[in-house]
Amino acid sequence: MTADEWSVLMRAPLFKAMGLEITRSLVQTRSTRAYARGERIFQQGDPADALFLIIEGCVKLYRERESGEQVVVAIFAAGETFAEAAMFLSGDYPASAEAVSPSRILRIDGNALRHTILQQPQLAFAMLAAASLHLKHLLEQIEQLKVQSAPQRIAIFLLKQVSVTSGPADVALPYEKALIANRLGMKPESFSRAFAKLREFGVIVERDSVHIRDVARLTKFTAVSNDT
Amino acid sequence: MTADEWSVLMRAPLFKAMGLEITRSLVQTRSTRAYARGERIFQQGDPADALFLIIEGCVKLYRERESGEQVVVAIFAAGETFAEAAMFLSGDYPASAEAVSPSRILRIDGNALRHTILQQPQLAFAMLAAASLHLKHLLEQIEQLKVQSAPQRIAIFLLKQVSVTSGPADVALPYEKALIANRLGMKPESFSRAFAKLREFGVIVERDSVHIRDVARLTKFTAVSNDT
DNA sequence: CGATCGTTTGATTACGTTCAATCGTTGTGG
DNA sequence: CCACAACGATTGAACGTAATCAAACGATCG
Repeated sequence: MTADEWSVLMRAPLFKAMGLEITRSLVQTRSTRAYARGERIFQQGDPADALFLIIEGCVKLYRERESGEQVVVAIFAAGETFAEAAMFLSGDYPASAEAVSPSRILRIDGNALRHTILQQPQLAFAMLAAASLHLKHLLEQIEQLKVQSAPQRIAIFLLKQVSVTSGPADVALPYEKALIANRLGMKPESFSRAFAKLREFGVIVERDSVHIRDVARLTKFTAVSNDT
Repeated sequence: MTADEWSVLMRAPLFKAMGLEITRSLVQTRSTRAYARGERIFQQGDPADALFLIIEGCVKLYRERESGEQVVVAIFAAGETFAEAAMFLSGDYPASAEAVSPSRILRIDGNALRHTILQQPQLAFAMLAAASLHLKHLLEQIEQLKVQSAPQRIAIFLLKQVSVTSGPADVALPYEKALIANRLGMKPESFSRAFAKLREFGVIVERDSVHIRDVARLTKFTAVSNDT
């Protein structure tokens, strides 16, 4: 692993909580692997025996239906860990993971991790915090699916990519629109139309870059029940 | 606590994993409390300092919107624990909890629990397993909201209450239909209509008891994309 | 007995899907 | 180098599902 990779690694909350020494003991030379765009990392139903950290690139987590349809549940970016908790249950991944862009991904072996937790129990707190954060995000997603319209969900997605709280902002869409659409629970056609509706709220789309005229105005739109 | 209460307690996976001794150390005489129907257990945004086990009754977990609207995210029954993971994150409950029926609920103090985990690290595995199970359920719920129709979601809900895999079955609806509707992400009116549509698949509703003519047939209905 | 609450039913509207065609960009092979 | 496929994105028209507004129904409780 390069120094750059290590710096990404140690910025992740889970490994920061572990400390440098423990992290080093869990990370072997052959721990990181490159994945091509579209390559699968694990499949729903596989025995869950590891957790992952994205060094570079991004990963979609999705459920596979019998029909072959994919339902995207989360999209993770560089610096984020995923699949932390699955290994502690029955032992099967409840979803599949696939690289959305060319990625470098670190794999932490489950057995080694469990062993380390027994020796360093405070590590369990970091694991539980990570799981708790994912729970919170899923709660938010469920809330959005249940009560927010398609344009509102898009607005929320955009605002999450923005750091400022008011005034203008520019956002670069991080991946294909069809993927974002799936993640937000709508068809690509609906996504396109819903996005167009945001024009009246000062959102200008051009290619994969989005300009928001006033972040505060868009934020306000996400809160109203009657979107007009 | 009565012997009955102890037996419920020790059947819960989390406490079974703890063992009798540790459980006893965490459970004080004044640990259980009765809640009236509609009484709140904790509120979204409150400092998360405890986890709960339902000895008797049931509890809804919901997000509160600024508008005052409630979005039900999960409903727990007797024997189940909830809010295990929240205390390990920032420290605020990401949702509110309220007793749906008169309930007896056991409260486990967060600080005591954290202390115990440090002494008995294998307890962390049980906590992580509990969190993992909730994660899985939320994933399933998201999938359902995204790709299943209202009648299908109702069918799935009914089938979860049933033990047999084929043939006829009877289900007693465990709480108000409006609550189930909210949990499934629809309005009470839509719930009523969607339920009526299930008649053609051998589902007969009468008051709060439901008769399923053939469980296998209804299961098949939940899998199809074109519901006819 | 009348009030209230939960549920159902009816009519209408709004939203997102579906199917289909088009457009623009990218990339490839002749 | 250009032509043409291939893909992602957009647009259009028709459809279906669930939401909304409103009323009626039935059971329960005071």
